Amino acid sequence: MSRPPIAKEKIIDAYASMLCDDGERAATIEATAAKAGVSKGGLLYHFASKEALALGVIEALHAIVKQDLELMASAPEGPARYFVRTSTLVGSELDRLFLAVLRLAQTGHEPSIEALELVHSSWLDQIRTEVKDQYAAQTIMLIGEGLYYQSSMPGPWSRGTFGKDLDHLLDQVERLKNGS
Amino acid sequence: MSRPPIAKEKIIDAYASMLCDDGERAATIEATAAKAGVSKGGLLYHFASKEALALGVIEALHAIVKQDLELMASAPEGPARYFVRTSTLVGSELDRLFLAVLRLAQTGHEPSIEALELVHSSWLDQIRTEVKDQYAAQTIMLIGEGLYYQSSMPGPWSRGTFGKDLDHLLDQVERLKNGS
DNA sequence: GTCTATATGTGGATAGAC
DNA sequence: GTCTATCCACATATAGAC
Repeated sequence: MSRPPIAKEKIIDAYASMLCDDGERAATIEATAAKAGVSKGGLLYHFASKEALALGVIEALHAIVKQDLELMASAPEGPARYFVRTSTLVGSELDRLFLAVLRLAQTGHEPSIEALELVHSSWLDQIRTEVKDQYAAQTIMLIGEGLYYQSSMPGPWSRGTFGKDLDHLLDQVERLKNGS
Repeated sequence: MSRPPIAKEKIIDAYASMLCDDGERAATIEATAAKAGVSKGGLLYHFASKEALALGVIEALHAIVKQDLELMASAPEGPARYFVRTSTLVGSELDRLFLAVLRLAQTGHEPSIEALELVHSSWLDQIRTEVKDQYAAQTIMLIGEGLYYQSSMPGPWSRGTFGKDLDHLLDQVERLKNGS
């Protein structure tokens, strides 16, 4: 577990990337295998079916979210600012895995839906340790999720819109935190 | 144009619904035809290809957004509140068409990406007529888009999370509008 | 562990009857 | 305008060689 085969990781990564960039339909076993540099049969040795592949991505998401929650809890700037700031970090491994599972969830894939609900709750719980007003906390979550929505889009207004405006956005968050 | 064939509307509606609920892969011509109550050949008479079907959904989105912008401009509560409030109206025709085009955009479909950029700009422009601080305006857009993100998810925390908390959310928006 | 070959199903699109 | 029948391409998954 601590040293998983390299091939498995490369396959997960390729599948997640294709889900994000091209959608669920384009993320076929064949295309994933090609991107990971293995054959179809080679992929199916590690993941016996497409469903197994999806579950592999979910597992990888949970692992990295667990790390992120620890960083979030101990962030000097506080969980809320940490959450919003890191929501703009498109292209990170967490970002890619999250969006990949989101794509699966959007097809009605139950395990993915449950995974995202769990992740959402975990983040909200962390924010509420800092932001006592539950409505302010929910609004901050919405801002972060709005950023994810934008990062899930190709095109100019998704990647980097908030690059240099991030400070201003964080000011808005500060106002929500401190306000009544 | 003012009286389009009933079949065409039913087909557009069926395709949009399937895109939202089941994703782009499940929204096949065959499944769309079945849901619309016509045969595959019957559908292909009205829309010669899947691409034509996608363009039909985009056209329908632009038509309904145009209506919405007029309502938004003349809303007594102001564009910002109107935008956030109506972002929670999952299941409306605008909502379904918007999410349908979003699904297409997420596959890299260029016409859909361009359509969403146009819609996004239109809404932001409206909000900025009321909210002069551009960062507050952007933050309000993020909240609305966070709501869309949530509404794009199946499961309990998407549909109706903000049903009775909407007033509190609108209070947060009010603070963003007036503050700074 | 990784490959090729193949069986089976399904999607997109055309042709042509009604 | 709507249908059925059909062709072709491709996706999933299995079998079995190396």
